[in-house]
Amino acid sequence: MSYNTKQKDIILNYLIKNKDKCLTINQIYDYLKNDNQIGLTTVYRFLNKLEKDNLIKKYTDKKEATYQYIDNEECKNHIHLKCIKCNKIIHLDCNEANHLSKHIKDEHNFNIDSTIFGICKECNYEKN
Amino acid sequence: MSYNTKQKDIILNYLIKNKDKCLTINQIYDYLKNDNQIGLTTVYRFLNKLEKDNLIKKYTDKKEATYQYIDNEECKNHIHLKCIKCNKIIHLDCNEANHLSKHIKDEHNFNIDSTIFGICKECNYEKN
DNA sequence: CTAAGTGCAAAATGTTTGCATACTT
DNA sequence: AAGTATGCAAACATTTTGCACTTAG
Repeated sequence: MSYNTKQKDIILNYLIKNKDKCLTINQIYDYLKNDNQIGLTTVYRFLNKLEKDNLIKKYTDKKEATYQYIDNEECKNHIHLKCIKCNKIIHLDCNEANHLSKHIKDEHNFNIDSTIFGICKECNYEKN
Repeated sequence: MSYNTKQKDIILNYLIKNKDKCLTINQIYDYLKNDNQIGLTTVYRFLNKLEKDNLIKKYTDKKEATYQYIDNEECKNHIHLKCIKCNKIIHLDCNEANHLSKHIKDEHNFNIDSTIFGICKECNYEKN
């Protein structure tokens, strides 16, 4: 049904190592192509598969999509903040935020996504 | 500095008339091209300008961007929910949500965007 | 008359697909 | 050996740009 290949191992390991970041296809490709034989198509195809399998989350808030490894056990009980400038991911262990998700679901019948977008502290100071 | 043209009037009026929706470029273009002489490039260019002027909000959560007229007076004090399936916009006059924005800003140093993404009631029932 | 706007065609960008080859099992 | 994965080149989709022409002020 699915074979293990060198390319897949390399890609997944790189994503896991950078699970606190949000990487573009080209960041992944550029990093990996030097030492290994990896084609851009393979990166696209495998990342799409990982997303279907729910191992990574794909963000399309930029022209270039970004990808992040998600540890489903760790992440299922909190929301994330994603900075639209630097692509940083903040795992927000915050009762008020979790409460809001539930409130919006229960009272407003809307299932909010586990990631909320905005601008982080550092990027806000830079103002550019 | 800026001229008024028939095309601009048509586009802005159409956006205002549909301010509770979120429209793609092609929805706007398809609707307008029949009765009027409007090119796709003009729609792109004018919408980019309106966004810079802060009269509309551009969403890039889909491959095709969506655009929505924003009444800054009405909307500055509440957050929005955008359904990623049907593109509907919900203006959420909700104290808990407003409180959370402030909390995340004050306690977590993160400025969340005024729109939170998710799946609305109707699309959730459909499950497809 | 001049500056700004328009719209076509072409370019640019990000992503997907067809297909021949190579690799896993 | 059979089925899957790879990677190049080509196709595709969305958005932007160059340029000659038109329009508003």
